[in-house]
Amino acid sequence: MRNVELARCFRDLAAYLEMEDVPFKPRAYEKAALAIESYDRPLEEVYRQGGVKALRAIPGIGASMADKLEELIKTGKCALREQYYARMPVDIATLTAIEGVGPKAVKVLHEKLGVRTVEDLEAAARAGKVRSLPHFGERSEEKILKALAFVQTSGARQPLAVTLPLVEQIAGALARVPSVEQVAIAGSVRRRKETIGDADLLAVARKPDAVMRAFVGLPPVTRVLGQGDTKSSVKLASGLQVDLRVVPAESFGAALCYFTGSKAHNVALRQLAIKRGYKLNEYGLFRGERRIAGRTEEEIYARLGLAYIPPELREDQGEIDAARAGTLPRLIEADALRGDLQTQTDWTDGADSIEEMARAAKTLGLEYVAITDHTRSLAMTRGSDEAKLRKQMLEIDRLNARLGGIRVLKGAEVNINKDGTLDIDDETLAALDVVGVAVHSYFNLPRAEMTARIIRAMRNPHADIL
DNA sequence: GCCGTTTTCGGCCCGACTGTTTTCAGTCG
Ligand SMILES: Nc1nc2c(ncn2[C@H]2C[C@H](O)[C@@H](COP(=O)(O)OP(=O)(O)OP(=O)(O)O)O2)c(=O)[nH]1
Ligand SMILES: [Mg+2]
Ligand SMILES: [Mg+2]
Repeated sequence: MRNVELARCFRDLAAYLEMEDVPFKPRAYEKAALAIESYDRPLEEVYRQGGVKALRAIPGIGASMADKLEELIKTGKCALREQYYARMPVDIATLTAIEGVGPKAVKVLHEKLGVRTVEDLEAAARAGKVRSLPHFGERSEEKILKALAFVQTSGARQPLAVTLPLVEQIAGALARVPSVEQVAIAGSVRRRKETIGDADLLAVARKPDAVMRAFVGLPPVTRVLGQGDTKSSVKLASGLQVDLRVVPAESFGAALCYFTGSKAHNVALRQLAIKRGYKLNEYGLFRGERRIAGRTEEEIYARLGLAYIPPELREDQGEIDAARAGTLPRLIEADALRGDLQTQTDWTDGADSIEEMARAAKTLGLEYVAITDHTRSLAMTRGSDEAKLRKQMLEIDRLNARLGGIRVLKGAEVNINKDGTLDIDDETLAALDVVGVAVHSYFNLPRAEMTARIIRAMRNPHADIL
């Protein structure tokens, strides 16, 4: 059973327990579900190698849950979940995935109307049967119907690269709204997660209500999920949900910390604050009534006795202990990049000259840049042959003599022929500083032939990079 | 149900928005 399926079972249990108003256990199962989902190894494998004991070692998993995981892995079933399902046979995961529908709503819908699936719910709402239920009304029935229409368009997480440009555009539009002093991207986008559920934006503004009006009126907004003075949520035409919080400047750091998350990181930070006699929320770090930090994230972490934790690490995976002990890892930042070993110029299919590329690399703060134009069998790029490469090497020598602060390396992106030989002779390759080799043709060779081809290319003593 | 450099028992993050509610529960961030 895959981790997502194990997590799903625990989520179901959390929802069932929530229905019954069981205290604390729902949180425990939800926390465990999250831990399982984001665990970097299949739990089946963990169990195979270390048994129940190894499962128990995962934070958030104790004796009871480890036993349930063992049961799930061995039998594919969980007796407790089956028991709950027998009592209330509902598609709890899909139903609670509907915006605004939680365990308590599912309970009423099932008990009073026999709703088991999303289709049942849609039929009941259309028939106007939902409005007369206890704790429901005309408006909530309407809300459910609207949310149902969006079940298809939302849901799936999107790659960061897809979401980031959209988010930056919205953030830019917000920054131009009058009275807005500051806009920040928060949430999983700021933590640079690989996939993004929704976008979270933070703003500092003197007139929050005007900002909220502008926000919900932005062109790409197709639906307003909620709108208040400090928090609003919308959906864009693309299906992306965007949440906006507006806070005063003295709370900016605390709010950025809160809204950046992750949730697990927030809970752990807040627990630490309690232990130190403080209270932490999105408005600041408080001792009694007095705010002792809040304007910047740095002062929040400092007053909690922690080193500043970069957003990318805020997942409650040990970073708080490391920050306390001063043993946080140094992240690889953009400025750690020393050089670029693959570039093309106007000698082949690139747009700029060698000198322009060198100057651009220098501006980027690089120490070196390799010029690696394509080689002859890529005819459409006017790929280099030996003579052209020799000529280019001379030009690079002259350029290096002239330019300071950047070293231009002589290179090539050499074609791997069908048989694994290279399309530039060894003598010329030997004169280059860096040789990349790449397949640009015959992409569909049988696996064995392709492998032999690549290995032969790599065996060329001048090949540095595949 | 989980957890622990102050605890193996007694705590468990904190607040915004909505709708139905007569004072707050449910859902969500
Ligand atoms: N303290 C606290 N903060 C929360 C809670 N839920 C969410 N947050 C904070 C931390 C989250 O990173 C932030 C944004 O919430 P989201 O639901 O958008 O989560 P996030 O962006 O981390 O992931 P996503 O990619 O949207 O699924 O709000 C909570 O229950 N308690
Ligand atoms: Mg988000
Ligand atoms: Mg969000």
